[in-house]
Amino acid sequence: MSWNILIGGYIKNGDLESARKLFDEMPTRNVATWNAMVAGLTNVGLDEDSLGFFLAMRREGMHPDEFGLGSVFRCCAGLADVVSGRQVHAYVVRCGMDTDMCVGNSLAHMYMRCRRLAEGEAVLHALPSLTVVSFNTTIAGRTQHGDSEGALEYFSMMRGVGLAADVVTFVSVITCCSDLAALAQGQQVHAQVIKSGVDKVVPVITSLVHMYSRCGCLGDSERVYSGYCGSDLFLLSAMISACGFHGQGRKAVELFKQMMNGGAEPNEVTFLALLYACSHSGLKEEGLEFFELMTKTYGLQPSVKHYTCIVDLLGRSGCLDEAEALILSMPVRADGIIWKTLLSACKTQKNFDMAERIAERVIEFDPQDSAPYVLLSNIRATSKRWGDVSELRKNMREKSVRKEPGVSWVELKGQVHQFCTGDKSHPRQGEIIEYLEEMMAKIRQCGYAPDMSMVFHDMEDEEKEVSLTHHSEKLAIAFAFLSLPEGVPIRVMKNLRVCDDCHVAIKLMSQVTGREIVVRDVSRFHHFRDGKCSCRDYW
DNA sequence: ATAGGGTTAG
Repeated sequence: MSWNILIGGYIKNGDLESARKLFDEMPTRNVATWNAMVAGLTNVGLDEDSLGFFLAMRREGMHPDEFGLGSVFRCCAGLADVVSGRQVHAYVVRCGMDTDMCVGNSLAHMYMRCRRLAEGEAVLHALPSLTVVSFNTTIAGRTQHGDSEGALEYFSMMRGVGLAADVVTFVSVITCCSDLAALAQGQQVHAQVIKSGVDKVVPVITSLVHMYSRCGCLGDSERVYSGYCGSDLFLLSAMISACGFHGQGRKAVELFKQMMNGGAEPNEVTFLALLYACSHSGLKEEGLEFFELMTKTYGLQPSVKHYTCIVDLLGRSGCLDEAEALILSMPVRADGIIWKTLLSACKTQKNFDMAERIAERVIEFDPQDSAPYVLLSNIRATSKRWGDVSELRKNMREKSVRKEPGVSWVELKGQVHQFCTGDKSHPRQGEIIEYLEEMMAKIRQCGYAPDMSMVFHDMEDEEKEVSLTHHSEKLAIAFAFLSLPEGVPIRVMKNLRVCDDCHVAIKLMSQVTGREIVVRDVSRFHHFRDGKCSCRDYW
């Protein structure tokens, strides 16, 4: 019997060979022996081997019990292998173990990981009772499928039935708040975390660092981070990523160096966060050095995501040919995103010929993506090639490619106010437009000229100007100015990238009002203050 | 011996 424990110990220490050897040499293997192998392998992430052992166990006529079943569902979840998962589910039902809490919860988790949310929830509802774990499974499952609002509903349901949140609940709920950039909610949960006495738990701190960063409060991320004295790779990567997200590349580099001096081993994620921070802060040389460090010194294999960071870094620094050569020569397969990154760089660098060429590649990867069309339209409009602009639009119409609508939102007293471009539905619409028109007049005196190339649809210049004024981010900012007390920074979120014209306008708005304006883009934060932006026009 | 959670390009 102690052999089973020995097997578990070997696997835990990464000594798979000894574990296997022992397993093969044992005179008798009972269910617990098999369980130890299956559980041990999935615990160290070797899900395929784990599943293999489970299947071999069945072939030998062993009847897996609830312990082994829990593990095998975890490994199907890891592999996102719903086919095997369903087969084991059928077995579980046959032997009546589907009402076991642990089996049921891991089964539900497996379905959710395989994107079968409804099936997972059905399993949970069939259980004899709902526990914290069941709620946590649903909350995390919903967040991972982009339904953080639904996840938060489950969180309040959970409190409604009198169940107390535990560490896992907190981490999941804080992650929901990051997704929704719901600062007020996040702060409330942080307060509950402190009250429950789990504010020193590392995953909790990690999720808080991430949440504050995504909500635009880098200072709070740093405060939470500095409350922890040890060294943890997840936490450090989260903090580096937070710095990068806010254009604080130097800080990110400092953190990374401290970490290396402390002897910690960075992994792929750490490097991704670091490279991202470098590219978004214009730290070209550093970024390239870190890329080399990653591959040469640490022997890590860069993924297409790492290459995308480097392409971004080179592109933003004006080395477009080098960036293209890298995509063509890298050992991993290029995707549409990496070409799109190069395309954006062509636009920023005003290399219009190259942009036309690269756009074709992007369209090949995803013909329904409107981004390359919109970008080309802006570029052609900049050179006043109106005929080419309308041809492009015709092309889009024929392929029924639709431009994703811009949406911006502001949180006010815990309520979210949302604005679409050209939106006229807000109750304070009249005031908002009036405010914007006055503001536009003021910033014109500081040199603002509307950038008509940012208008996507064909219309008269005067109309174009109005249409620019009604961009969702401008509407949201105007509403915030009208609603927030003097001196409070304005925080706006947007689903797409901030438009070029809005970026110029917001800089000047921060100058003439003396107000700090923070805009969260689809990829980063822009802190506008005194006519400047933290992205240094480098986004 | 068994269940749920943290960082990740555009």
